[in-house]
Amino acid sequence: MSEDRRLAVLRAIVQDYVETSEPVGSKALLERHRLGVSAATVRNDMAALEEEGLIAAPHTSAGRIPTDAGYRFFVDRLSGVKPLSSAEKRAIATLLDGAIDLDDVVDRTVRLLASLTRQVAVVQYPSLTRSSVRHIELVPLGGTRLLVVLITTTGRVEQRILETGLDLTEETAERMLASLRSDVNGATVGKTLADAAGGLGELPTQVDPAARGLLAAIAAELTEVLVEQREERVVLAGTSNLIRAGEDFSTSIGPVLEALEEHVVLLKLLGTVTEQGDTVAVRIGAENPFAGLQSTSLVTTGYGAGSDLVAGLGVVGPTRMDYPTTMAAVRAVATYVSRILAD
Amino acid sequence: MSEDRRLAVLRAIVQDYVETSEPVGSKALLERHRLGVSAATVRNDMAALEEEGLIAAPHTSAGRIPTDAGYRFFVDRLSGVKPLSSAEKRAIATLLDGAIDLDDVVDRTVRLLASLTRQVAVVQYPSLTRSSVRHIELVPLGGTRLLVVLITTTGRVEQRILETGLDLTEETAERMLASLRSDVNGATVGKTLADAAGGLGELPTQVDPAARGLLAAIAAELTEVLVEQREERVVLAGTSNLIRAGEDFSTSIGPVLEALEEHVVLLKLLGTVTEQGDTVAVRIGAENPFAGLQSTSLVTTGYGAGSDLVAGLGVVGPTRMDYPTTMAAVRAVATYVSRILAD
DNA sequence: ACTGGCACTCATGCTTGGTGAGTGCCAATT
DNA sequence: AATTGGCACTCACCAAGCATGAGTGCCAGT
Repeated sequence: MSEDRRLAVLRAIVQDYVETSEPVGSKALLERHRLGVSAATVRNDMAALEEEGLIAAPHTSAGRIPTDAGYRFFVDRLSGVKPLSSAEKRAIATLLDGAIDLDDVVDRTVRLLASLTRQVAVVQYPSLTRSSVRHIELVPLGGTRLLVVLITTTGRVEQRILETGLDLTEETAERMLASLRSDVNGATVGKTLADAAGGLGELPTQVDPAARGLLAAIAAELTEVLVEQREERVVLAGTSNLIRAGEDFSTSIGPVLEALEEHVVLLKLLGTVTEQGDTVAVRIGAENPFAGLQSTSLVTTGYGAGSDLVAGLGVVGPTRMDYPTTMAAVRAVATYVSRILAD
Repeated sequence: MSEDRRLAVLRAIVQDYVETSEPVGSKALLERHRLGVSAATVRNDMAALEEEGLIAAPHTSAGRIPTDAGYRFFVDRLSGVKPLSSAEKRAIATLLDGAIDLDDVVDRTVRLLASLTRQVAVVQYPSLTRSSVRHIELVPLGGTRLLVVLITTTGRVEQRILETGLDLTEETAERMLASLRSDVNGATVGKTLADAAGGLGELPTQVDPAARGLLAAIAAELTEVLVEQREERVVLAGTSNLIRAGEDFSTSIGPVLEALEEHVVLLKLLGTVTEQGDTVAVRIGAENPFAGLQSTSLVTTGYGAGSDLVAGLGVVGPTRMDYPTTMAAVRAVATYVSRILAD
């Protein structure tokens, strides 16, 4: 029994099932692929593949469909890289080139990815953790409140309103703010956010004692923003594509939609991927740790300006998915948007 | 034939149909409502109501269901205000009180509204148009680029990066920026955004000629932000509630999901409502101008700090909806979130 | 190791007939 | 004139029965 042919059969099953969304039988396989053997032989191969847990039959005397393990094998060993058409490449380039600011880039990216893959696209805003401080601005708001604005190298702006308890309209307060402004910037600009938080922790002992209380409060507030990175956001598009693929989910699509609303979950999924280089990661079905997404597959990768990967992006769809095409699209979009972000 | 009883029948039909989601017949009606008449009489009334276009039968010999016009009549004339339970009120208050900044307020609000109504909630970020300028900050970004930060009275921060073409690290540039900073703020702070844009238009003639070109560029950029209000954002929650109500939509829920992704459309729908005071507006089925939403109903209202209404919020669900409860929830949430925003 | 043949399984789709909720209409009653 | 009981009729819904055919597993032959 030829090992090679058995894998060819697996590949053929995956391809046909993805295309037709119907269990594929031995005869149908022969019509669409030149395997050079008879139906009976294919049946033997199928029985072996089923034994190995790579395919399964929904019921007696129906065709076979790939299992999660089957898709995994296909993705790892059987699928080549499918290049994008040049029309698609051009569409990506022109669409993203028209973006006018960071929000727009993210918005266009997520819509592009959704329409390209015809699935649900997820794009994480460039994350704070790997970016660094470009500037920190302190703006008195009229009363006793102070607006702290943090600007990162990725162009992201975070703001925070701080109750100081001091009357900031007084002249002494203005002078104090001016010196604070330069001190804080001196201690943070250019550092990664984590380092900057550390740098702020050492500042209080070096400055005018009169401003110490205020500075401590600002430092605490900044540290919170820097370390907590609570502000991470994700954007979705193409949710309606779930409907089209509705019957592919073993369960209803309700739980899937619910899971997609839990942005924290999505962030976690996108977060792990940014740590492992620029490869495209695929999570298939039950490989996924989150209950609502166990009948879906995720195709994700990292993106960002320069060599630093600062965020993740990807799509989620049914396990019955055209992995080569989807992976190519995800990779291409990530590459282009990274280029755009690098200015 | 008693006009009053006929309307009582309509009310009963709406209530029963909303509860059971099944066409209601004359006999079933009698079992659940004390109308004091016989089934035959109810049938006559039903025939009359059908004649008037307020109810319809999905097919011969099934019960009746309300038409859009029937719901409209019910909302306008037959439904009392249903007060929230005190437990619900407390839940609203405690949840929203815990919010730490504007993003968090919006996020909590939309989730709250979704879980309260068990429908899709839509919350618009406080809009720029009706708020006014609190502060404008100019921050050089190291090279020739300048970051313009706009802070509004509603606590919103808008940023914009500007290519000046000048080397901003030079000392003369720094002085120029300082004077620009005070000029721009002097011309805009406290004004509504529209007025501020106008004020900026007049500035260029009053300042140091050397800075004129730069100021013009800044003014143009600001004007664009102020007037275009392109940045308006909406946030959704509870999309999975659409599934539960899936069969209520004449069409599939696909088009509905698509429409919900068109944030521009949602903004338009929320926008018109902010102009007509703090009443709760209801759009029923085909009353809605947008194709994808013609089998849904929208319940919306305005909210915002103080007497100015600065944004809209609401829910979208099937026309078969518990209007009194939903309207009460929308109104209550709007009231509370407005109170929170007023600080 | 592969192939052809064959009996068997079982989901799917169609038809059929029965059931019951619900209607419309009419003549009788108040 | 409004209301009511009665009655024939309609039609969606369900369950059962039946045919179909795709697909399988297995075995004996090459």
